[in-house]
Amino acid sequence: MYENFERIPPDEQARILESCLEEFALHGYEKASTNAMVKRANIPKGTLFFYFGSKKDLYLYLIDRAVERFVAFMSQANDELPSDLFERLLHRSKIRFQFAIQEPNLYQFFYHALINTPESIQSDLQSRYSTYALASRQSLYEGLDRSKFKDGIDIEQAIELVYLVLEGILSRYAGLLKKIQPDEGLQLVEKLTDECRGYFEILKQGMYK
Amino acid sequence: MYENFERIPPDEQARILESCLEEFALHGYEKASTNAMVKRANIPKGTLFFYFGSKKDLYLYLIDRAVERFVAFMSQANDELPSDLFERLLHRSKIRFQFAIQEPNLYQFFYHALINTPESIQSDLQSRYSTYALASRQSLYEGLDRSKFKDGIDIEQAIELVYLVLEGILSRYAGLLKKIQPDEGLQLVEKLTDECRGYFEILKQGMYK
DNA sequence: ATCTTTACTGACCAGGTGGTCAGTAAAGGA
DNA sequence: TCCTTTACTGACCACCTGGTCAGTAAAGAT
Repeated sequence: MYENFERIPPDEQARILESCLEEFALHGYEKASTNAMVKRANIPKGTLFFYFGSKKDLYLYLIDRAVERFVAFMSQANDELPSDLFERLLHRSKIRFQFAIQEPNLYQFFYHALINTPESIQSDLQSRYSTYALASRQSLYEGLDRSKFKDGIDIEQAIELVYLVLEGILSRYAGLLKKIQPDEGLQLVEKLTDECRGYFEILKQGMYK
Repeated sequence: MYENFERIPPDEQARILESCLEEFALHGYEKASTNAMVKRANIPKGTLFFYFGSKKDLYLYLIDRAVERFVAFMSQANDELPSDLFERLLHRSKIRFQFAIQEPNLYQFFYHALINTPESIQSDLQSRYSTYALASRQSLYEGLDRSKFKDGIDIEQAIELVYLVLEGILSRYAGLLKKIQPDEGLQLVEKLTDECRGYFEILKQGMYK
């Protein structure tokens, strides 16, 4: 499928992929222009389609590469697995925040992929994400200290609630992440983590004995 | 600005507005096609621009009309204002769910307006929403029973947390709302409300004495 | 030196976009 | 009856889209 592309020098590959990623990250799948991509990458129009066949296949290729990089980055989170649910989620969220700040293009790319994507490629995305999403969930439950929870609490529901809050925070800061200066990055990670901690403190009191 | 349009018979106005609203609701601002609108409404292309001037001005006109209808619908929520934060939010959310189900086009239209809108009209939207959003917030604080909260709790932060959860639930069901059958509507309202109640129960225990 | 294969190119295509404006037809005035 | 004004129309415009494919130039084979 992509053998024409994979035959060219790796640094050339990287340059082209970066250009396309930027364009997709900036505008989402549909509004991203292949014309703009070839201009960014400084390659002829025909070459892009010679390498990737179609806009859709280019996009899916980028998704695969991006998921690889995201998974690799997030694997840090598995080095240290606190047994407390909130510690665990806080640890993981912090790494996710770092990813969003260190790799804004990649993060924006994912963000658009999840919310601004046409139905025609939703199913392709699903199959690409689902394995990772499942693994992520499972690693959350593994070795979790369930003894701290109140007796009446449905732990799955509780975790769902925490996820809801986390997603909300991230989407609330999505706009800000775009315009962040590199030197403000660490500060923002701390700010986000603190905000989570604040909310978690309330949630903890609702869920723990 | 819109005097050409407002001179024509009201039922004709309504038909045209409905057609345009549908198209915007289905595809969002940018992907919505003025060609599709005139086809839907069965009017000539020139007429649409004779009435509204440009796609953007048509959109802003629709926004204004839609906000009117939304505010009118939500005003029900002010008839009964429980002093308990969670009762109040639950009551309001239920009405909002009803709105989303009874007026799916309008709801989708808003949904797209808030997340899928180009920067070039973000500021126009801001000015249109902000007054309403502020009023909505204020009515939430008015006459609220603050005595139930734990002493250490920052009430603003607590409310922020509840909003985060509410938004999350609504966005999680946004996809489902599109495909709902009219006779399943009430059922879904109950389901959503129950889900909120479940989460609220946990939050309550975290926030209340 | 000639032929063949491969990698690549960019002018071109059909189809879509928001928007325009000379022209028309009907209503109102003199 | 003629003239003006008003409301409206649709063919047309420039521009943009993803995608194609005949042609080219260089490398390799004989």
